[in-house]
Amino acid sequence: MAASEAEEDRSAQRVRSADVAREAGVSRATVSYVLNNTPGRRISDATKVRVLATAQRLGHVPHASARSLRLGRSNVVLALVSDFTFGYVRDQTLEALDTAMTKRGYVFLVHRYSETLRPLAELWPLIWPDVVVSMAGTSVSDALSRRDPHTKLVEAQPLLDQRRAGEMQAEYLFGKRHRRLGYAYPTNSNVRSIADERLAGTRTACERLGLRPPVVHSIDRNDVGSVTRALDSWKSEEEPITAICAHNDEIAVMLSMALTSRGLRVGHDLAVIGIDDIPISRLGISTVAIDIEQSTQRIVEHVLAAVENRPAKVSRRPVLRLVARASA
Amino acid sequence: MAASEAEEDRSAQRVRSADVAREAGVSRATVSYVLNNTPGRRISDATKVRVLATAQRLGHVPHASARSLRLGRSNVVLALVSDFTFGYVRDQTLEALDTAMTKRGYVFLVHRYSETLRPLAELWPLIWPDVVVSMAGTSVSDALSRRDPHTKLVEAQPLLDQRRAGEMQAEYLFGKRHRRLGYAYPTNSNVRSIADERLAGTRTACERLGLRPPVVHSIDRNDVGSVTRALDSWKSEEEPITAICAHNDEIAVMLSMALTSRGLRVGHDLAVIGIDDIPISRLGISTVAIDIEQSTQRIVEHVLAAVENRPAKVSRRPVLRLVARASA
DNA sequence: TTGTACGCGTTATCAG
DNA sequence: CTGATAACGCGTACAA
Repeated sequence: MAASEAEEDRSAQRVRSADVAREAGVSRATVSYVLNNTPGRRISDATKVRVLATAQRLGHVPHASARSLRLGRSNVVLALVSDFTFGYVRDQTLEALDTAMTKRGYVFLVHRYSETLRPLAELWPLIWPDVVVSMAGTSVSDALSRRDPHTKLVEAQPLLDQRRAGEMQAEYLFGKRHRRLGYAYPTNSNVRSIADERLAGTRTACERLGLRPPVVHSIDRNDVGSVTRALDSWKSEEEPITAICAHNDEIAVMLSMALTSRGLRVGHDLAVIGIDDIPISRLGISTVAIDIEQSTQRIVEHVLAAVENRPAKVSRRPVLRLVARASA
Repeated sequence: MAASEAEEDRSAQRVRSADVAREAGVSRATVSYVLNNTPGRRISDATKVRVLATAQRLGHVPHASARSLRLGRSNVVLALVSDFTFGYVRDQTLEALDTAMTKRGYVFLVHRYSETLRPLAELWPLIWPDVVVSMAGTSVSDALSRRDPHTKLVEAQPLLDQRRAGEMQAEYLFGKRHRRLGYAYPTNSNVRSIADERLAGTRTACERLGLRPPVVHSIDRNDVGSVTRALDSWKSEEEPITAICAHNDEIAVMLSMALTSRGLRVGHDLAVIGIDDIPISRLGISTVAIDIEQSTQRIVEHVLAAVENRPAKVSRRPVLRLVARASA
């Protein structure tokens, strides 16, 4: 009974490198050398093949914690987000990163980072990631860089010129003879820094074009009432507002739907332009498209560069492109 | 020089429990007992306070890998997703889970699981999670349960009656005098199992109500052409289709926007009903609302039960509710 | 309360 | 040149 139970336990147990070593008739050190292809170590092909085959057969997978304990790093790439509410663009980016890093043997993990919930100082020793990709937009860098010089940090946000996107919106509407603009700003605090950059861009462009600053109203993506109120406010301006720059396509779509439900037509009664070029916007929303291929590739390159301890190749091919549709 | 460098390295170094022990004038064992509040161990209050204060002062955070290596578990709750394209409901669920588990000292991590990219068998020893929450909808359970009896698995999907949601759509439209239904089915393979359940529900209801089966067309969320084509196909049916059950609100919104861009009116020229009650649908899309509070709470309870090794309290309060708006 | 063995993979040092 | 021995990383828990 006891024997059988022990037997069962053993079979359910993980396979250690010692098991492989015993089975292959070599030492644990040799197993390690073979499995890691340790540079500066020459192992005869015969042993190498035998060890690999044995490991394969037994289904040995090195215990990450043990490895991490010894090496001081974890083979983990940690993506920090401030929010699980990913937008289309972020989805694509995460997916591309995940695929790229997984292919190179890293484990890609996403963690919602909130300083109040769990400070970086605590999160750190729990993971010891090799690379951190911050998509939080907050200033993770300060807290991070002095914590562990070994860890690389990649800030995703600055890799895209958010300010320029905001400018392009205003410039386009100006070209369409709009002279008084509204701005739909998101309440979601997790995107504040991106939102502020985009708005700053629009403001800059307005100033340069001799327009008055845009009339800003906040849109809460979880409260359609905020859309209604914003539309009312814009309509009640003395000098008529004829076009809205939306923080992103999602908000632009909300505006469009709200207009429709009032019996108004977007692009006719009020012009709207978004940013991102999410799929649904192709149903008639003008937007500043972000070249997903490019922007994604740019981030992947930065992360790989961090991993490989080399400077990133900076590509400067344009990533933003204006797409005119029926809404403006 | 060398001394100063070493000094710096040491300050950047992590603080080990041994450091705390030395500083507090106790043994490492005692530090461990105090920090973990080990049951069955009585440590004098004086030492307890001293150790805690010292740990606090030095900023000691136990090394997770070492702990995990010793304990065989990792304090990690791993959420498996098949896709970073989270919908509103999943966002909320992840957020609630994250908050709940973090408060209890767990680290909540999200990982995109793809058997082809990295098989479970490999993923496993890399993390050794305490609990796995599968939101992938795939049959993770089989591969998982026999791998490590120690690990708990919670399948999120069965906790919601997807089939019933599909039924409710059809029943509602039937009540609105619609007798021939279309169905907008998502192409995204990552939601297939949910999609199939919802569709099955609609089919069941149609049969029970004496309706012909719904005319199914696929919608690719990344290809608006698929929406156009679906609308054309439904229109070209001999017996006219007057209402569409959409797999979810996102697709319902796409249908609505496509109708608008054709100069048609949703709810007038074609009825549409979705599922989820995402914020934007409140701008006029009828839907089967999912009670986020309830469904989220349900999953959290299951995960906590798994963690605490107790059966989950099953709440049977209804989670689905029909919301009638202008679109149907 | 303390000393110490243990979990498991890595690598410097040593032997053949 | 090939392979083995043993110490190490750090927190935990049993025996003393």
